[in-house]
Amino acid sequence: MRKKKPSERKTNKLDQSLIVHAAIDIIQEEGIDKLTMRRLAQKLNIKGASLYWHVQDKNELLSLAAEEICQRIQFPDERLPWEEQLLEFGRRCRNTYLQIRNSVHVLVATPPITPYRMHLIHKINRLFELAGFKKEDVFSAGWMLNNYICSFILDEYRLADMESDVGVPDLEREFYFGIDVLIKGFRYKLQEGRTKL
Amino acid sequence: MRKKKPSERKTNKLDQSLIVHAAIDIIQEEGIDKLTMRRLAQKLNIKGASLYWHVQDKNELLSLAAEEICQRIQFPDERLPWEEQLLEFGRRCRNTYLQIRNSVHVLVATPPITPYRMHLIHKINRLFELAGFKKEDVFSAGWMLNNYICSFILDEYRLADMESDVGVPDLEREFYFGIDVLIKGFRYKLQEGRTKL
DNA sequence: ACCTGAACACCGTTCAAGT
DNA sequence: ACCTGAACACCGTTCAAGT
Repeated sequence: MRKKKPSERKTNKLDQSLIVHAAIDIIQEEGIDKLTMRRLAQKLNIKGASLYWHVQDKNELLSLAAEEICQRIQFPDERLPWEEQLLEFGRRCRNTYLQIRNSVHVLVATPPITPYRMHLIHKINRLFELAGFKKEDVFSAGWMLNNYICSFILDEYRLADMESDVGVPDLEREFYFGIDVLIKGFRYKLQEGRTKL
Repeated sequence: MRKKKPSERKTNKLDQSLIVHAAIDIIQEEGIDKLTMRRLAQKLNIKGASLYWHVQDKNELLSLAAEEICQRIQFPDERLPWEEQLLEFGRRCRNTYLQIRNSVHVLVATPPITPYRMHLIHKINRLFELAGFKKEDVFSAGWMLNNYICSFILDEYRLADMESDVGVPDLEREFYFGIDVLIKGFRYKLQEGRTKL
């Protein structure tokens, strides 16, 4: 995307937002493999090559989509105890990731360097800092949490497809089991750090 | 792959193993994106189309590679306490995943339905059963462990690339921090289950 | 039994040319 | 300012044809 003069920016923003939403729709309904520049253009009644006026390349498109998806995740009330914030954050992530089917595929395919995604990371880090984690562990803990949530939901997409097998577990229960394992593990680490002092 | 008479099997097995090893070499040295049927054929001094005599399609090739990779992971001594088995298992996974660079990309791209991979899953499940986990939690715990290890190593590949930033953390330490969080979280769940009885 | 050339139906991306 | 047709350099895969 070339830079725009302020006067152009509004319509352009609308165009980009339109494109991004169309892309998310395709991902949601047909899966990420089906999101091709030509298919997306078709949905917008233009030709594939035209997209490159609005967007630098497919990577930028995916990054915009990822940012859009994350913006639906509100960070919980920071006055709650950190355990409850974590639980609530997990719940909210899962909600939007399930609401926008296959959205996690977009997140793992793009680097978390867009504004709102970085904001969420910052909030999580602050949560662990305030909880009392050592500097080095703050990063690890946030990383673990994000990886747990994303990889769980990715598997949840797959398992939800094949409901044929009776052996499909209660995925909601499984999810919170894992969140709780993390919380209890983190709490242990916190106490371990304290008793050392 | 069509079925082979026993007399043919030996040479064929060798061919397939040759192909799979060449594929792993490409993944290791050039990344999984560079593994194309044509590039692989080139490395074997044949043409792309020829590969389809030895292998059904690219998916089968990746599954064979995944199985090959997993066979390098030995399950630890089962007489150790379950915490130590888990720690050792994590260490061994990380070793082979780092030794064969980008191997985790192969694992996450293929379903874990080949013999040795299922064997490893079975071993992990048995570990959690013997440790005293409830039936439903055995599955969740093994799942968490695998997802943690894989997503960590995937990020480790990326971070190890950009050593430019001084901010790259001590990845070995980070890894065992996470394993320990899981172990301590699991232990809590175990006690929780016991006190309820 | 094993390999090949040529083709098919796709990709992402570029770019001169249109309006 | 925005869109297009045509092309480029790729994919995975198939298949008749060679040896």
